[in-house]
Amino acid sequence: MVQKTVSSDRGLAKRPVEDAHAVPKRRGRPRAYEPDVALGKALDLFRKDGFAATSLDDLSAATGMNRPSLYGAFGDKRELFIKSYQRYRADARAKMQDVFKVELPIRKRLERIYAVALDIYLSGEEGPRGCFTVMTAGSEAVADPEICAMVLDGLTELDKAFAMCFRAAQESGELPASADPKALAQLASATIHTIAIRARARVPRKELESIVKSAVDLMCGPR
Amino acid sequence: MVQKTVSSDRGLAKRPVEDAHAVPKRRGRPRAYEPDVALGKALDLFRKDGFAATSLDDLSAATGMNRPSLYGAFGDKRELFIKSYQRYRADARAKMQDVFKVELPIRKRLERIYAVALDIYLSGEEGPRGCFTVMTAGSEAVADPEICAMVLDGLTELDKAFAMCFRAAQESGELPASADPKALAQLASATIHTIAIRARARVPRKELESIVKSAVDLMCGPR
DNA sequence: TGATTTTTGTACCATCTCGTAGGAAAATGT
DNA sequence: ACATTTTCCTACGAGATGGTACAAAAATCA
Repeated sequence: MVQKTVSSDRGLAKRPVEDAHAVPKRRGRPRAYEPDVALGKALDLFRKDGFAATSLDDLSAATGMNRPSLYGAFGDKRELFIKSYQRYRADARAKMQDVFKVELPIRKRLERIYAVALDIYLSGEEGPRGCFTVMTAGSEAVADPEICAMVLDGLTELDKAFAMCFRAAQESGELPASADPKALAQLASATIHTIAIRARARVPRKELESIVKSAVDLMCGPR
Repeated sequence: MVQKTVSSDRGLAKRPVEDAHAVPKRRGRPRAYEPDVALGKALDLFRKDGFAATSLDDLSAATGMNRPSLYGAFGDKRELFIKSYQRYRADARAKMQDVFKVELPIRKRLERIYAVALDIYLSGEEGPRGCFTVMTAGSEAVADPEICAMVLDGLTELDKAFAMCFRAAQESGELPASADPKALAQLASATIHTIAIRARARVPRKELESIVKSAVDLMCGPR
């Protein structure tokens, strides 16, 4: 008996809220992996090859977890995919939210947003990974209603975020009252989509940046 | 002996150019399928599920050809995929070229182009099939250089076609001399890409048409 | 110490996957 | 009629795939 014997309040059925960081002190054999980093590795694989072309063996090798552990932790392949996608969305949101929050002139704001997006889409050791939402729309979305709904949600979340930016710019007088924030937002999203796709086709960053520049000019006026 | 006995010039090694329609009069057992329709069926499948999720059994069932025949006619799965993609491009070009050719006011022209595109993307009995170029960019493109090159070619072909339209409109005075045809073309392509993706996520046609309308307004002036 | 709980890891299963071998079938040529 | 050519089609094989059973391992609890 090495560690403390404190009886503790380990209710198991109703922990306060999820003890946050305070080491949970689980009962059985400790996990040999960190679920978060494992999920990250799985996400990397799915982004690189897509759902169908990624095998459980690949996932097992990448995460360092053997098949049954993978199963126990995340459920079957489809569930793991869904969790990976949710993780992707959470990550992207985290990287974007300060940019969307900070008050900046609309032009600067868009430029920063696209810069972050390009970082996300061009990352990847074995080729640019693109936008997971766009990729998933292309493959699993039509056949799987649940995944389809998630993808749709991802698309509209982006639309709304952009619309907010343009509305703010309009209210502050940066954009004319005649501007249509929703239409501009859809165009801003379209620009996101086109650079995501082109990134996968290995169009160099310079060119993508030039596309972004033209688009921003058209949306905010050529200034 | 029913048909003609004409010795003929069936050189086999150097037929004039490919006798065109004149029944070739092959030597062995006749084919039980028409390569063109079989390729069309294969394309349908690939568009629906993507390369990795489409098995040779699926392809065999859809085309009515058994595996070895499929092989003999089109090569292995990857070659069949590539031929399917080329066929897709040829089909799309055929549907588009009259629209791109006919002289029309830029606005009408764009509207027609997008209408055709929507027809292509929304077709499919088991869900909208989207744009094959976009889907392939998302999945196979990064890993396979040859496929990547084809996809890139598909993207730039569209860019160029749009650029031609805008240049023509500029020369005819429909667009101001200050307009940037290349930038507008990239935006027009972006709009194609965004509706292709959204179509896969089952966004209804009405909504896609509204996106197109806003985009056209922004490109040609709100008129 | 021994019971309990949880995770690990090997080994396995049934199925599917791509691809091919090899003979039967159906046409033409002589 | 018989050889030749081309295609069809059954059957198979080697390997991959998703998923699971089960015993050993490693922790806590009493």
